[in-house]
Amino acid sequence: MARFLPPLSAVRVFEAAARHLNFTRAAEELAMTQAAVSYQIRMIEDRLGAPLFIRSGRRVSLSPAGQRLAPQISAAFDMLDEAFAKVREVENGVLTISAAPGIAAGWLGPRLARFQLARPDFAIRLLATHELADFSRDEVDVAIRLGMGEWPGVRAVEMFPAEFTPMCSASFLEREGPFDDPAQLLAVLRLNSDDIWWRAWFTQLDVDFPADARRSLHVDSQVIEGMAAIAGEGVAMLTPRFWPFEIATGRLVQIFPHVGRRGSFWLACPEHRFNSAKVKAFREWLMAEVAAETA
Amino acid sequence: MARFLPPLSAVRVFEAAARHLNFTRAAEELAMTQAAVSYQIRMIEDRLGAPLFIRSGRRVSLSPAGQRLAPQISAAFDMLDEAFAKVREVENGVLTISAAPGIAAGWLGPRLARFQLARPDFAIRLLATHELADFSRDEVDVAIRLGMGEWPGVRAVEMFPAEFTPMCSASFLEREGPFDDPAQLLAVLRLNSDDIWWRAWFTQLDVDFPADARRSLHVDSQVIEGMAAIAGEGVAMLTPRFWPFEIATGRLVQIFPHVGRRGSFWLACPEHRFNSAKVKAFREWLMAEVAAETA
DNA sequence: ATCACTGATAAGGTGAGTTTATCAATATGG
DNA sequence: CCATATTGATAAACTCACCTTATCAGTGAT
Repeated sequence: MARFLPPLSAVRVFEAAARHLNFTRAAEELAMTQAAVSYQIRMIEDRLGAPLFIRSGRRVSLSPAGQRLAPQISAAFDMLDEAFAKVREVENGVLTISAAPGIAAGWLGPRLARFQLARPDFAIRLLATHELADFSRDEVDVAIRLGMGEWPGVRAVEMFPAEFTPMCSASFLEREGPFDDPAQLLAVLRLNSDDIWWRAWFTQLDVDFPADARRSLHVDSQVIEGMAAIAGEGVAMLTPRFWPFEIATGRLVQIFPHVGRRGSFWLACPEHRFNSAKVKAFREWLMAEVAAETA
Repeated sequence: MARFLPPLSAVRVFEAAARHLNFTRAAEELAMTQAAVSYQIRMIEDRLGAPLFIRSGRRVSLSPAGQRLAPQISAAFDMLDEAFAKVREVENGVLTISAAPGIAAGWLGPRLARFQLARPDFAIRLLATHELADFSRDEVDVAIRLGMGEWPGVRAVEMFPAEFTPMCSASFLEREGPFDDPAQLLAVLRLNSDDIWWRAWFTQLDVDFPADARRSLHVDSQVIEGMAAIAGEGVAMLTPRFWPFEIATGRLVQIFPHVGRRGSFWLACPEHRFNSAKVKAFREWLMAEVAAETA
């Protein structure tokens, strides 16, 4: 499959010169001097062993060989152009965000529309997946991740601490409560009972948390968990920040004042893409949102 | 129509690397080092702001962007390849010869089949036109021209002198002859009577050639002229070398021993194409034919 | 555990491709 | 018809993009 092509720089020059039928204007388009165009055309003509242009006085026209060559060359360059334009469009015009369903549904989603309004030049693709996005394999520009902010090859900006506290529906509280002592929760139906947040929360309150804690409904996202809690299915360990509407309307009730903290939510992106236009735009908007919420 | 493309050398390297999915082998194909491939790939990735390959261990695969790019890039390069291959084929595989109809029909045509047998790799296109071929405008590789061998930008090799002598059919000679004195021909029907060869022939024999010589059949090629002479229409000024069969069989008779000479036939080609493979091959074969005929 | 093979990286050299300057030829306009 | 502007060709000199060499590090196979 080895190709036998003249120097591509010369081909590019020929293509432009054939379009303009004027070396000087071709030189302008290519941002070089007329002498360079002349040199490159001569180069490719020598290589092919045939003139591509007919010089008659101060006018150039295409030789038969040039006439046959030019349209195909131009078409090929159009293809290249189109291919790169498409990639650039996807790379720079589509912002792909990866986030866990919890923050995606409870926090990011409601705000994203505003970003879209502010920056209509970006198309937004939000991937709400449980797995951590693989920046190199998936086409993900930024991800919201939970952790300590240290991932190899990744640059992360802290958004807010990861907070969590047990919540349930008002009806559940009425039926099973009241709860005065955190340890009481060990006896009721806890959703996702083996979640690390449960262990952290109890530990932070010095409550002994048995390894064989009572099994319960086990779901893979805070969204489902919250929905179940709202339905009165049990107590869920939720991030209040993600359920503002449900808390305000009383559909979710915080049972104890203690809010657990463990790590933070980070806006993460590949090191090398930290300052790309779309990532920067999104980051700046996002951090402004965070600041506005905190204020 | 200004195009926005990454450096084409980098694009070429990417195309090869994407085909091989192996930088080292791509480097081999492109006759450069693996380091250079690595450099160019990095170049184009930086330019696009997105990785095109996923490096996992010692294996590379295409990123989503690379996957979208590679087929189109390859297709574009195929087009370029094809375009140049076609031109090269025409330039190097088709030998276009321009010659006046006289020598084309009487001398070159009968021999050309032998050249074709000797060099089946060339396709031959013979243009029998009266006008001198324009090397730069027409796609003519070589021309057989009559003259002194001096044309600007043209390199010419002498084939044989241009010889001419009055000829007619045996029946015409019987009917109108016999002719003892060249001046007698002034009175009979001469074909192409104002041809420069008639004037030259008479002048060389010290016969006064009146400017208002008798008009006669006027055709634009020695072939038609000869056919008319064979048909007994009159006396034609022909090149014996071009009518060997007709002379051998008596269909054409040379009337006087004097053979006029004026200039030569030359094998001419554009200066810069003198040593191109096909021109060289044709020239060498042609001159061998000339030598064989003369011997 | 070792070897072979991959791609990345740093340092340094060089020639292809550029610019600048100038010329010759030819349209253009008064 | 001459003056001027514009075109492409050419020569000489420069320079930086690209290459090579050398080395490292990670990975897979034996």
